[in-house]
Amino acid sequence: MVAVAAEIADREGLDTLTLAKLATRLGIKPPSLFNHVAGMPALRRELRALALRELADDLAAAAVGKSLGPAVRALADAYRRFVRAHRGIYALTLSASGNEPEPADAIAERIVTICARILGGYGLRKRETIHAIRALRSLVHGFATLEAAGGFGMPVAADASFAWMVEMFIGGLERTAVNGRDESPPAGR
Amino acid sequence: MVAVAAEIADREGLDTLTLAKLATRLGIKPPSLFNHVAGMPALRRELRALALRELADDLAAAAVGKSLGPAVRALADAYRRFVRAHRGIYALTLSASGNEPEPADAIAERIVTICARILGGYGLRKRETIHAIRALRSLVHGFATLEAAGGFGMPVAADASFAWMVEMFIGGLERTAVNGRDESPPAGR
DNA sequence: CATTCGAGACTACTGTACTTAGTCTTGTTC
DNA sequence: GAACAAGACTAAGTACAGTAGTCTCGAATG
Repeated sequence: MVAVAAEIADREGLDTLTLAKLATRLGIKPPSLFNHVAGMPALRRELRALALRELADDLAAAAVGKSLGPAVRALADAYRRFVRAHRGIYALTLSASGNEPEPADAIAERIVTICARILGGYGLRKRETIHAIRALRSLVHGFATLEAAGGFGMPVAADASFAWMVEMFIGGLERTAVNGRDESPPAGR
Repeated sequence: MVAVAAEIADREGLDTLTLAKLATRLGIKPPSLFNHVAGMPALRRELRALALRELADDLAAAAVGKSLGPAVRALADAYRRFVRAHRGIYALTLSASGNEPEPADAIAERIVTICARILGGYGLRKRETIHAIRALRSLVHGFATLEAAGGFGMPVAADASFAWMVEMFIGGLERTAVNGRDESPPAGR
C-alpha cells in the first residue's frame, strides 16, 4: 500500500497524492486507510523511509567493486537515475527530519557512509572528506532537481553537462589529493 | 499584498501559506482576496515572479564590477544568502514553468545571462560555457537546498564546506580554460 | 460444530481550505 | 447631489483530512 502511494507520487506528483486518491486506487473508501496508516504525515514518513532505502540500495549496488573515479561516476549516475525515476518520493528524502529522531534517519546515515567510503579512497583529511561529501551531494542533487524541474532550457544535452560536471569534480578531487596537504582547495581564496 | 504572502511563506513555510491566513494577516475575509488576485495558482505565479526578480537583482548587485574568481565567489555567496533568507519563495522559482510561457520566464532568463556573463570571462567554448553554467547552478542550488533542509548533520561548519566547494569549481574552471581546448573536462573519462 | 475475537471494511460526521455568486458600503468624480 | 467603481462583505458549495462508532467475515478455539 505504501508502494501504491509511491507510484502515485512518482507518476502524478507528490502534491497530488491525496488519501482519497490512494483509497480509490486501492478500491477502498478513505476512512479505511486509517486501519493501515495513521494519517497523511505518517504516510509521508513511511514513503520517506521507503525512498531512502531504495536510494541507498541503488547507490550501494552501483558502487560495488569500484573505487575512485569510476566509483564516483557510478554513484553520480545512479543518484541522477533515481531522481528521474522517482521524482515524487525523492522530494520526501529531504524533508526536514524535524525534531523527533526518525527511524528513517538511520538510512540517511547509510547513504553518507557510502559516499564517505568512496571518497575515502582519495586519502583526504577528515575535514576535507566531509567537504567533498557535501560537495558531491550538492552537485548531484542540484543537477538532478534542476533537471527534474525543467530548469535547463538550453538545447544542449543534459547528459553531456552532467558528465562534464562530474569529471570536473573528480579532477578537483585528484588535485586536492596530491598537492592539497593544506586546508584550502585548488585555488586559494 | 504579494509581499505579505512572501513574508508568510519565508517565515512559516510555503506549504503553510493559505489564503485564509493571508486574509487574516491583512485584516480581511478570505473571499475579499479574490478582488486582488485570481486565486492560489495566480498568487503563486506572482510570488514566483517576485522571487526571481529579487534573486536576479541580488546576483547582479553582487557581481557588479568583478570578474573571474571573485565574481563567481560573490555570485555563489549571494545565491546562498538568498535561499537562506527566502526559503519559502525560493522553492517557487523552480516550479516547472508548465506549458504556458509565463512572464516570469523572462526574469529567469536574466539570471542565466548573468551567469553567462561571469563565466564568459574564462574564454570557454560555447558548449562548455553552458556546461559550466549548469554546473555552477547545480552546485550552489544543491548546497543551499540541502542546507535549508537540514541535510548536513556533521558538526563541520557549512560555511567552510561551501567555500571549499566553490574554490574547487573555480579551480576546475581555470584548468579547463588553460589546457582544455578539447571537449572533455579535467580528467578524461 | 458453535462461539468468540479481531482485522479491516463501512457510514456518518466535523473542521478546514478554496472558490464562486451576488450584495452592500464607501469614496471619488462629474 | 447623483452615478460609478473599488473593494469589502455574506452565503453557499466543493474537496480533502481525520474521528467515532458499527458491521462483517474468516480463523482460531472450546
